[in-house]
Amino acid sequence: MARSPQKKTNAPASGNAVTADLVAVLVAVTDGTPKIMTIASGSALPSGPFEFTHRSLQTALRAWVEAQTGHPLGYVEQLYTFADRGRSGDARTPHSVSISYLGLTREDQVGEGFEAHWSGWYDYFPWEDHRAGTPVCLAKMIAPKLKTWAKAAPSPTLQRERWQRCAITFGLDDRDWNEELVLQRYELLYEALLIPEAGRAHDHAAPVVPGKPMTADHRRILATGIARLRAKIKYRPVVFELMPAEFTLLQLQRSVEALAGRLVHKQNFRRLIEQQELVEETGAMAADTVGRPAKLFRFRHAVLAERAVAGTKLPLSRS
Amino acid sequence: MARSPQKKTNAPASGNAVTADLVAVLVAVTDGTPKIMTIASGSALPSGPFEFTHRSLQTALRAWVEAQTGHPLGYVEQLYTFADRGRSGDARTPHSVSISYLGLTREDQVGEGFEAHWSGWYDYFPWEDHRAGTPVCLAKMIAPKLKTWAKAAPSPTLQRERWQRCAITFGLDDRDWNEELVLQRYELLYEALLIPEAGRAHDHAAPVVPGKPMTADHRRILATGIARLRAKIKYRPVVFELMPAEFTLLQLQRSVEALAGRLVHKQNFRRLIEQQELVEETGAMAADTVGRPAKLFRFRHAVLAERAVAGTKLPLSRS
DNA sequence: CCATTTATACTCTCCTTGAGCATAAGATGG
DNA sequence: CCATCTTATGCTCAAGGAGAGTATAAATGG
Repeated sequence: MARSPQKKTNAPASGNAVTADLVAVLVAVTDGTPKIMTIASGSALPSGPFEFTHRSLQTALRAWVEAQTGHPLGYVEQLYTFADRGRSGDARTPHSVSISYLGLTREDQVGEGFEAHWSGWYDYFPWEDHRAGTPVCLAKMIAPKLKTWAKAAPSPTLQRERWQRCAITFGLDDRDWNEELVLQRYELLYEALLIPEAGRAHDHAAPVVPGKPMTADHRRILATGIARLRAKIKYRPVVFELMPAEFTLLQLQRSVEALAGRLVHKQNFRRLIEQQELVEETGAMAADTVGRPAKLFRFRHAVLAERAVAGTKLPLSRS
Repeated sequence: MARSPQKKTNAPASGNAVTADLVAVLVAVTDGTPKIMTIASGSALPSGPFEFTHRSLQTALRAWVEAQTGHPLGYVEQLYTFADRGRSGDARTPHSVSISYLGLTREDQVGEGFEAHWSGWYDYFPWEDHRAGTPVCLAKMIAPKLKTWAKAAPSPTLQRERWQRCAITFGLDDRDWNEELVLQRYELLYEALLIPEAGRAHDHAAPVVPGKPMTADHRRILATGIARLRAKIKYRPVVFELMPAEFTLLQLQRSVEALAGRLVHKQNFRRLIEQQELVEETGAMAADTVGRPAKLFRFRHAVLAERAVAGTKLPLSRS
């Protein structure tokens, strides 16, 4: 059975050579739409080989993205490393480890002459946007198909368990919608064969759910990134990486809502932001607006030094 | 400048071949002491090459650990992927990507005939245990040395910034201790050259802080694991993976305290556990105890199915 | 002037959380 | 049997935070 692990560590077997590449989930928010950088007509996330000319993965990703966009990348965070066998489909291609990263920027910082585009992330996950209430596709298409799938389980117990999982992750049967379960929802749809990426090699010509598919497991990686970001904005002031230098509180709120996929209570949102001293007034007012003009604010970069865990706990609620 | 990324993805360059291995932070808690599995006399974490005979990294790790310990691994979670150049020191060794995992088990499940041991994790991070108040080594050794380091900064502004960072991450100057900043603290000590792993190629024969060092960046990986676990126990019922089938509420509390490195209010702890219906009485009472005998409880595995995010929010306080 | 839209200031209530008090149920030593 | 020690367990209380609503202010286009 087990060999001594340390021996292997000091002298790596030649059999475990792989290729390593980076996959990036680059996020921007423009006019209340969260976007991600894509290539190949929106069917893939930008990715490239990891070059060991860099000191670390983080540096490699930054260098690569900055070369593409011509602008520094604000916030970078490692997401997950995928290494499932047969990722590429062909068993004979060299095995590859994909290290995925989440990066936050702004759309206007894209360089020229690249084939990269910004695509709205809800194009890939239409069921994730609950800002205007529960999306129709969820109630009309997804829920019924999940129900069918649940009923297809071999035993009544399993049927109940399947449906319970569906109801919890998708907020069905009067349960609350939990916006952080992006990955779980994707994986459930995958398991139920309602996603093109899952392959339709099954009899019942699997009817597929709305949402644009992606190459390989890129949509899974995107789901991981969205989930992470939705969790993060609640306890770290990362939203500001996506904002222009000056903004109104409503713009800030709209960005948060765009990411979270749900609306927040306006007054409570302001209270939270202000009492945490995350922003300061610039003195100027927003121009070209409807209604009463709003004060412009800027992010207080100082808070990052002042506090270890500056919370931007969002008051997430319904309507 | 930038080449098209997708081209590379489809035809990986031969230049980015690396070796991939897994590093595991396997945690158990015995008698109020959090332990980690180590090899090489406690100077390294167990690690081994990733074998592509497995479907995924997760499966590979499970198989490998289960072969070692002879018992199933309860909870497994990916931690971080490290790929810094020169990790192994020698620039000519093949570049390696280390994918680290956190796994939870129990000590009594270790198999026989292996060179693995369980070591107390506070042997590596003595300053992280605040259960009996602020550890002496923090006030007596670490704080003064950090102060010296801060003062060594070139400008007064930088000196102040350095010290502010130190004070925040270590809870100095009457700030609160934040038990989750394990990694930040390790990295700060590393930066201040107070850690043997940082190399002492500096003039002022760097006086080193207490705590057992480890090979390569294993102590950094361990710090990552501890930080992640300390964060996780607050919102997910993962502590139970470390408990025997039946336990008293005090035993459960001691385990949580062991991991968090701080004490919790007993009555509030019980209130939280019970109102969340995480446990149920077995009917039996604990035997061989001092004081009034306590009821035995078992974890309600059903909650994992009932709730998506079962919170075990710990009431973490002082004393 | 009015309706409309957005900004901003307060208020109110419920729930959570930190913290303490009080009592119960065992063991042990005199 | 009693005093004391130790742990278990029940209950109360106050402060703060979060969700939600009311009211008023400042702009715009008819």
